[in-house]
Amino acid sequence: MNDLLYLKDDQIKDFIEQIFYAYRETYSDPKKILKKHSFGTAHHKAIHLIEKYNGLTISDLLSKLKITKQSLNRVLKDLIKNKLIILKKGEIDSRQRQIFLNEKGKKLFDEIFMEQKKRIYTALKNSDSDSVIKFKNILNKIVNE
Amino acid sequence: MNDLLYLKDDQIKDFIEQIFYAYRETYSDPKKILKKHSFGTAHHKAIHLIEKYNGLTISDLLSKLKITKQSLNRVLKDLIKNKLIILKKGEIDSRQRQIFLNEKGKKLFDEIFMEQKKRIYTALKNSDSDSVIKFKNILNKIVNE
DNA sequence: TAGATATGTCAATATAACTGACCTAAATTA
DNA sequence: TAATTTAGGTCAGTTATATTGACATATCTA
Repeated sequence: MNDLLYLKDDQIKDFIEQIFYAYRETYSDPKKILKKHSFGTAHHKAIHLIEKYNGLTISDLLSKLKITKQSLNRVLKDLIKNKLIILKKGEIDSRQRQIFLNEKGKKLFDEIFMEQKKRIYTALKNSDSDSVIKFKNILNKIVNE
Repeated sequence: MNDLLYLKDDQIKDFIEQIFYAYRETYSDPKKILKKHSFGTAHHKAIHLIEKYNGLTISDLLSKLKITKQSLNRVLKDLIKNKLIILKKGEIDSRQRQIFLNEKGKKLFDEIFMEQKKRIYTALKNSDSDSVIKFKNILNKIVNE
């Protein structure tokens, strides 16, 4: 199993630990901004994905977040109530709802992202593009099994 | 801000999304095993760190987990009740408690880790050592601001 | 000895998830 | 067209993990 000398259990343990810290810190940075609007990380993740995948459906969002529709519903209700997002009937399939950030939502996203991107930007800006590509590739491999 | 062509906002958004997925998937893999013992991810993280930093103190663990002592206490009580860990008075400072996995704890750790390491191992085994080093470096930079 | 530190504990609350049940509207299929 | 499936919404109760605040004890340090 450990024929790859650079892949010992201790190093894998370290990656597991560091992935936890990286996630936690990345999503902690904008918590003050979120709190100011009475939102939490669940709202943040929804806003992030709605911005990134403009017009995605409820089921798209569910499969990205991997939470139940009841959980997502609470979050989306809050965002609708605060006029950050709107739901439109699906153009092809009108059972579906497509989700969009409105202007207020885009502003909040920008505010959150400005804060959150600092950590990633700082970590990457002094790295060569080859490192960034390799980082991205391994991260993708971890996500996709 | 975007003078580095390979560091556009869209790519940073992607990293933010992928770090979330990487964390979630990495810590989801052993959930069945944990559930079998009526534990959750909070217990898992504690076991992981206690194994990795054998003999660490309560305050060491608190600063790694960044939770309150009341939260940690619930977790440690469960682990003690199930005879997975023992606390010993600190050798130098007897106000401190040093935490150790006992044999049962080590067995559970192994079971969890066996499951959790698969994803990381599979992702890294086909990468050259240079990629792994670069991945590690950027991950560390993200964690350490 | 006085104060600071490390840990433990009680109680109440918040956040974000879960399960299970049931509903409507719209699309698909027999 | 009628039956079934799919997409989404909602009610209710529960669980996991965290929080704040208060207070207690033992031990170390000045």
